[in-house]
Amino acid sequence: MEISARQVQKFNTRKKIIDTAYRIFSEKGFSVPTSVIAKEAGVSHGSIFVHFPTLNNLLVCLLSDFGDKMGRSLHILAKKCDSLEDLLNEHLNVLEENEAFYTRLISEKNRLPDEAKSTFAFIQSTVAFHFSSVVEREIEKGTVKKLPVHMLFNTWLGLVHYYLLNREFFAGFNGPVIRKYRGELLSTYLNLIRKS
Amino acid sequence: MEISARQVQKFNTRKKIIDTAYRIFSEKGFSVPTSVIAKEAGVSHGSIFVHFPTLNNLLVCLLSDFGDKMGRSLHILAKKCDSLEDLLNEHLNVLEENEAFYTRLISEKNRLPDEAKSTFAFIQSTVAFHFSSVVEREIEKGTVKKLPVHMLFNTWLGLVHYYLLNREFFAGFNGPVIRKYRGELLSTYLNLIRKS
Amino acid sequence: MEISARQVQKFNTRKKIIDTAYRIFSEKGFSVPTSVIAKEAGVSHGSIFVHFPTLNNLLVCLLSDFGDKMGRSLHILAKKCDSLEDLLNEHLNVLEENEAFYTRLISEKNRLPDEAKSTFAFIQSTVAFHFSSVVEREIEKGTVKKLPVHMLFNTWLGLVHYYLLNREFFAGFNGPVIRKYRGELLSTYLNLIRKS
Amino acid sequence: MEISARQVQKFNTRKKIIDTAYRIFSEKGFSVPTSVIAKEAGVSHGSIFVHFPTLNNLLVCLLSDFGDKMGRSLHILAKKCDSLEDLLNEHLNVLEENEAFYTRLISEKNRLPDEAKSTFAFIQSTVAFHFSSVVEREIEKGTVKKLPVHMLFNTWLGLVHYYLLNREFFAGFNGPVIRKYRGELLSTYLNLIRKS
DNA sequence: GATGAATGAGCGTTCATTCAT
DNA sequence: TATGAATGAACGCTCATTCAT
Repeated sequence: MEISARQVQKFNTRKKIIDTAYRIFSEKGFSVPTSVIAKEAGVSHGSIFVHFPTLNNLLVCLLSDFGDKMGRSLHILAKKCDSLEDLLNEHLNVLEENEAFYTRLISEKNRLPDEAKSTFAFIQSTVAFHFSSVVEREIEKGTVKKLPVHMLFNTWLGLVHYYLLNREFFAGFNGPVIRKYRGELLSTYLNLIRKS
Repeated sequence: MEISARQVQKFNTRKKIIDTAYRIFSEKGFSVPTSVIAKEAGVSHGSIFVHFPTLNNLLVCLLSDFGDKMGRSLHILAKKCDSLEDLLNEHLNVLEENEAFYTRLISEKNRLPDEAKSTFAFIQSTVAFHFSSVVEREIEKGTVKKLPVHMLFNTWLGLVHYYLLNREFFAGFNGPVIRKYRGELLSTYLNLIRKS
Repeated sequence: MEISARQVQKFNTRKKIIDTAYRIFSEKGFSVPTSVIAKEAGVSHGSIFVHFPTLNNLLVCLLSDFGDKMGRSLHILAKKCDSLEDLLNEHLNVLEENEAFYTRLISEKNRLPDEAKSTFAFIQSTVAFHFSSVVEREIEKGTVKKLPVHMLFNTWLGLVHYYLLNREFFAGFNGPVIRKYRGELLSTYLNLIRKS
Repeated sequence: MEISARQVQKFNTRKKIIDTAYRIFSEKGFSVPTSVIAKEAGVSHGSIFVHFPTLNNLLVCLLSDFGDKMGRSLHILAKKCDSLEDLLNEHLNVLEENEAFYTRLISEKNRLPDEAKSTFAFIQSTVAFHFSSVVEREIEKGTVKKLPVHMLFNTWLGLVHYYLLNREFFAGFNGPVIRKYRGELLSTYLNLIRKS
């Protein structure tokens, strides 16, 4: 069908834009001009606005896609995790795979459209959900200190985000942070929350 | 003296610009146009560039001032602190007093001139210095878990920054985060690092 | 083809800008603001920067075009010239056709980007080349005084430029200088360089 | 008298401004900001506008002073000149002493206020006057070709100006042109105008 | 649907000029 | 008279967005 062919083309163009934007934003942050995205994607500048009425809309879609992707990764990986250590390790795996973009997201969140925050919230709540169920079990078992679960979660996320946001302190300008500090992050955190 | 009167006037204008920039940047972030700063400060647009040759220079001066102010506060308050709890409380006091601007700083740090990063580093190293000396003592006394001091510090700062950077989750768009969560932050952190 | 239509339109806009810039710069010199060029050309201010990334680039393109045009004219006309008188006459023809812009070029050369100077040098060397070959022949024939060829050339160019640069002494503010003084310039110069 | 003291001060300030402007404009051309002139002169920016209501007025006064100075030099030197060669040599002496500023004047004349042109005209007419009386004598004596005197003059001035205006071709960016090419200029010109 | 030239509001910065001291 | 901080119009340039093709 002709219609289908068109739709395929449309889908491809849209995908090229999203993928390129993801890559460029990961590398240079969210203030890269749309014209640069278009050029890198190999599509016309106008095409961006055919698919996304405004730049904000592109961002929202991009973030939504990213949230879905992260969500899927987190759900899949979560199944395999029995212990908290496994879960945190898997969480770091997912972050490591998406480190550049995720770091931009938490770094420039305030400059992004409000809808971006729901993406962020969605990702965190997904993590939080799995985190909670595992941690609560461990608290019951007595292996983890009896503290409010959300505080344990915030501490973990705060620690990890601190490393991501200050990569230049830890890993040079563009180096991978998670890979380098995974062990230190995990052991410190586990040590802290465990009864000793 | 005439000279003095002029100097006072000049100083006042400079102060108006710095104070206004501090306020506006606190409220809206560092990408507010210079023309808005000027209008809010009640001076002409050109006046800004009489006092600060470039926007970058204004930012650097502003951040340097801010760093000095924070540094002074931290030094003064640190003297009074014997216990870690006191120290963290005082740290939160200083952050609370400067919450809006400090939050912008840690949030938009990567978009600021490189000199800004040294301001940030200076503030953190000041805190870290006092933190270390107190924590090491507590570790020796056996009241705090024996973990690398820098990791204990990063955990604390990560936790606090997490709350500041995600204020909208915790305290509505512009609400004060530190005041509201001071107790929870402190008790959680102290609980974690103490042997139980 | 669609592509062709677009390219024609683009070319036309570029041409409008170049032509208008050529005219305005001829009339008022090279420090006319880009906004004036745009308004006179009937395009938006931003359009100028779609076609020329910087003002300097516009100038360089304009001068390069002008140099090409002058170069072509000079080459074509030079072929027809056997005698020095013919050659100088043709040189004046070319200058007369481009008098206003050429005068601005020699007048404001030092304020233009360095690339502009190469345009100027290119034009002069083209003239010098033809001049030399003809003059050397005449020197051999004994009809022209035996003086260094480059000095004969500099004298000619100096004389012509003097009239162009001081048009207000000779021809009112915007009058054509070459047309009015062609005979006088030629006869004086030829008289000087010929043995008598 | 107090009034006298004030007048002396006033005169001194004015002189400092004129002298500095002369020096700076010689070095960098006429588009140097007034604030730079003031700083270099060691006076306040406002002082310039106490003595010269507008920048244009400063330029006019400066050029007028320069014209007077050149005029005096030319008159004094002219007295000593019997032969044309002497006269041209003295003309070059005067130009050499004022080469930098004179070159700026003939180079940027069109960007200067209209009154500047009268300065230029005055200087040239002074030279022309002495030139004419000497040349006419030589024509009568039969040592110089019988051509319109003003054309002989324009040829001379054209040649000299050509060298001054294209110094980068002849003498590197800031080198003295007259000193280097005096002999060549003189011998070429004299050779041309003399019967052979 | 895709194109990319055109748009124009807005940016940081400059600088001759003013004026209270 | 001298000062120099303050002014604001103007500049070159950017970039999200529009629209004729």
